[in-house]
Amino acid sequence: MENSYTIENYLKAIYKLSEKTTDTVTTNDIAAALSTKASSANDMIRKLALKKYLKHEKYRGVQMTDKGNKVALNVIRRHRLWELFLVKTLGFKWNEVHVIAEQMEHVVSDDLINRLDHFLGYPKFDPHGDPIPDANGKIQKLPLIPLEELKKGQSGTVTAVVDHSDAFLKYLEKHQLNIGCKLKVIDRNEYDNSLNLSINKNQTLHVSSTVAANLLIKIQ
Amino acid sequence: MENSYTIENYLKAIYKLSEKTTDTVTTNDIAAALSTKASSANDMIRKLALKKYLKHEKYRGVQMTDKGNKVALNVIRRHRLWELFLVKTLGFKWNEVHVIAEQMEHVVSDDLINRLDHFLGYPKFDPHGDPIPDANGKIQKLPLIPLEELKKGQSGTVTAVVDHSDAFLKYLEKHQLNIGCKLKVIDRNEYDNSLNLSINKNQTLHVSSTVAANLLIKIQ
DNA sequence: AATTTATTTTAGACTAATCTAAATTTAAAA
DNA sequence: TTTTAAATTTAGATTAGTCTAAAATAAATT
Repeated sequence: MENSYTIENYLKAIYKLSEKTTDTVTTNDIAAALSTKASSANDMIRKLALKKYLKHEKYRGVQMTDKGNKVALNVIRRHRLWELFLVKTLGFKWNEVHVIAEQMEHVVSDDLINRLDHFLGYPKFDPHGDPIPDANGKIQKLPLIPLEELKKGQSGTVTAVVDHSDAFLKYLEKHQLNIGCKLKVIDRNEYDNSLNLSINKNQTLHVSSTVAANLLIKIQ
Repeated sequence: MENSYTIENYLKAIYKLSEKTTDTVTTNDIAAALSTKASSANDMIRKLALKKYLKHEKYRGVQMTDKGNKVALNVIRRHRLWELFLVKTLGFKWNEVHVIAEQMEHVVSDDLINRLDHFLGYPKFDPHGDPIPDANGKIQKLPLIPLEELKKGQSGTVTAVVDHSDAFLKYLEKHQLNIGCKLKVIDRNEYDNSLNLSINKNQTLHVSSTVAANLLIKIQ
């Protein structure tokens, strides 16, 4: 019933790759996601398929099974709860927590995680705005739109980020662009796809298309 | 600079065995402490000696070096801080936390542990009364005496336990014998070495020599 | 002091996860 | 449609940690 640290990492990564595509996930994608070689990924794919976490058709890629999704969602639940704990309780900045949570997500105890969940007030989202699966593996998927797709005049709330890197998160801090901010697109520059925004109705900001692609917005 | 999970466990175990004896720690003791075979322990001893965590004289046992102690104390620090967190913050009973803390102690981040330490108020002792090493590896060693060695009429404070087992900790809860209790030895039964105690001056309790051997007392 | 017993060490094998290099299969281009 | 390129799989080796069984050493007993 126990999975190795490595198996948990593979299933989490494959789950996330599956989220991004409708068709099967490839060996190369998996290898890239885990910074390993295709042959290593292939070995693990065979093992995971044997354990019924994946369906694997040779040369055709893989698909998660329900059993696999369950494990992956549990790892993601642990990761995101710990991330929130690190930010909310220990005062880390949201760009500092990923590496630590990567380790903590492998501490196995349902009792622990459910108590942590309770302690944090049964949160629905982590500090990056990503949804936290509940104890049954249910995950709340909001219909979020990248800021770059908003039309002139449209407004919404910053709800999550795509890029979790230090650099991006520092940029957001610097410009006071936090999760929860209300935005409105004042103008679109069609030449470079940059945007003029109003933030919380009291300031304006000009952002590049790169930034706009990495902010996910909830439309009211 | 990073040690494997296994190396950390060996160093922690060997440190604890060293605490209990003045002479060298034997291969068999180490194997027993880690529920493994002497040959496995021997392999690891060679590796740890190579890394200068231990001094090893063939057939003569091992001794921790300063370098080894430093690693061990850091693991112990992490373990005990997490144990306290689990009890104080998440509401676990002190007999439920060991297995979880065994996993959490291997999460490596000085920043994390120092923030946790701060969050918990720089505690000096874990829920079992064991001292928590500070960030520099300094550990406060109180002169504690097993209850069984107290003479008739002597009194003191329950400060720590030797046995960390569920069974013992449940016994203590049942009889309201907590860390911090004031005790006085009313009488000693020389036949079976059991003791009659007064607890907090408001109740009495008869305890066996087994119980008395597992309670550590600070004398005023 | 010689022999038995217990402990420690070595030798050789196994598993999980990884790698390189070669072979196979699929997809793309000519 | 044949050839080339890319992706995937297999084969064989490596490393960390573990094991069993046998050999070497130390300690205990006669």
